[in-house]
Amino acid sequence: MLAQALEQYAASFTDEDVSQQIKDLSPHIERARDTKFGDFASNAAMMLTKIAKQKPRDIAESIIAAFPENELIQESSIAGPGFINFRLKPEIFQQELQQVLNQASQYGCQASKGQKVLVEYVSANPTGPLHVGHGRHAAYGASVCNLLKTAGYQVHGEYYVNDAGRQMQILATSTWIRYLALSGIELTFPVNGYQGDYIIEIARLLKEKHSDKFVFDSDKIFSDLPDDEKIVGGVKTGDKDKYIDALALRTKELIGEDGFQIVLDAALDSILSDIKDDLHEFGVVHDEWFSERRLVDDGLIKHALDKLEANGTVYEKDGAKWFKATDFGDDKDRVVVRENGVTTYFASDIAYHLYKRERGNHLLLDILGSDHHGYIARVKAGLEAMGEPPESLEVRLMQFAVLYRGKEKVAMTTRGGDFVSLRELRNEVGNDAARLFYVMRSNEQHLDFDLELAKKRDNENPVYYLQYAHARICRVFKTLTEKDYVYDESAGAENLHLVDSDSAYKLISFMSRYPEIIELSAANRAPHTLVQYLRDLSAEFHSFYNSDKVIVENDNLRNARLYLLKAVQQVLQNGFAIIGISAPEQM
RNA sequence: GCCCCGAUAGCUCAGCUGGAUAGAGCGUUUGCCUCCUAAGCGAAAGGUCGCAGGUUCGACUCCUGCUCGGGGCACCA
Repeated sequence: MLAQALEQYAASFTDEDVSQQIKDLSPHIERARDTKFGDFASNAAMMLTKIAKQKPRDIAESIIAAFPENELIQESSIAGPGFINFRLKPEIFQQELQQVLNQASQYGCQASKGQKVLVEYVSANPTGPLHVGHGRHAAYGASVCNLLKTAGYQVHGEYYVNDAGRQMQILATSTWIRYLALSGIELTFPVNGYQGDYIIEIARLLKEKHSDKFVFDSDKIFSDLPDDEKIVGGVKTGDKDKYIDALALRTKELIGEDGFQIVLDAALDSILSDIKDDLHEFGVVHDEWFSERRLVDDGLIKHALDKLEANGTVYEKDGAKWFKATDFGDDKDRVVVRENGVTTYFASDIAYHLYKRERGNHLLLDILGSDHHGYIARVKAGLEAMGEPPESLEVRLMQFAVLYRGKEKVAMTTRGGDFVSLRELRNEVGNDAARLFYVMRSNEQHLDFDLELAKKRDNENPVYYLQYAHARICRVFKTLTEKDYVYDESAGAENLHLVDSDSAYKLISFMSRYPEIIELSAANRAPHTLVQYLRDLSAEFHSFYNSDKVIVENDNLRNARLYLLKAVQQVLQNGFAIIGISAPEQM
């Protein structure tokens, strides 16, 4: 429409060059910033000032004059420096309202984009319970998955389980040491071991099941080991890494590979099932838990390395095999096979990402901690070297969540065992508040999570504002029944033209933006945009609620207003479902 | 040294990929319940958008250089 008007305007110039330039422009039509300007606005006139060498307001007038008659637009006007504002006919909004109720929970869903996206998120090492930092990943990842699904992508959420490698050795060793302590063996716990109480609990179960099967004298255990790290008078001695590795080796010698595996699996199974329960209770459900062991067992690492070698991107140096990452934009080359013949974590990583691609995913979306930013360049380099487009990997980095109790920073280290778990947080503030708090901020923003504040059950907590809007609507319908009225939906639909107050118009207009917000927020992987929208929608509703009484004598007006409330309720529910918070009927 | 993220109201943060008078919550001042839940609504005060240049009809937004904060730069995972 605007394009037609522009063409006519362009034709009014005798100079061919100028009119061609005008035709080439693609001006934006966007939502007006404020409803007092209209519903949509275009900056076309301002873009033309230079080419046409006229004042923007004059250009705007010419464009409007050239505007074709149509059934959508009520009126158009010029404002400010030269914006062309359009006001839609009210029927357009009434139709949108009917869309909401017809499509119900599907309202806002976009047509299939025919794209498969694999979203990997949380993927915390299974060496202990999830803490508040993981909670942010879980809430964000789950919301992004929901957003992408709604926006028409085929989404597969995945948790990568690091169940191979050194951390697992340390976990098994830590468990064994706790088991020994329960068996009356005197010892000091390794500095680099996992010190949390949950390990003691696992050790207790192990002891119940296997009794003294894995008990040995402390002489046998601790003789000839390197010194553990110690700080005496401010001077550090020993090496915690060497010590724990030696201790792990000793553990294997004594209890055997099989025994070691029993201990490891006991710890792993216990921790993993705890993590699964925790996430499940939090409403975060991964479609798949991908075990790192599969990369070895199914030959996926070998497959990836073969591909790299086949493309001539691997060389040997100092007895190790290196990938020429520098040829693909990384700042240094990366070891894939160590001098001792063991493949590196990086090798697993690219093998995993290659496998994700081979499963037919168009886009690999990784949600990682900001401390992982160094991996992006090298994994992309790996993908490219294996013949996959580097843009197929998109990484969203999550800035740290710092926990406060009032003004006091809470220390969080998995090793030390002094941390607040996700489960504790959920118990304190509730799932809804936790889910909302986590995604309220952009992922690129540091999150200060104040427990004291989040615990407060008053209006400082934004979750109540949103839920209250929903509960209020539910209450209206209850009151309606108490007053012996019956809601007539078709009467409501037919009389929507009666809902014409200023606040109703703003509410309806704002509500009709929902599909656009879904699209925008999915494109930016930004659930906080949706949260912001839901908050504003709630505000528009509360404002309407205060100015227009819904349950009135007039049947047609009452039904029409109820119709509007139904629609608002539906949009709130749809939005809440994406964020993962409940829609309570009363508060 | 190099790389990533941030800096916007007293506090915590948005700002829709360059547009109109830079917004919201909390806090402060204040008005509104004989009427569907006051966990609400209305009004007011509060700003050199970290600093300095540049591009543009137009910059919080893009570019360059600084300053300050957070994080990262392994034959660890």
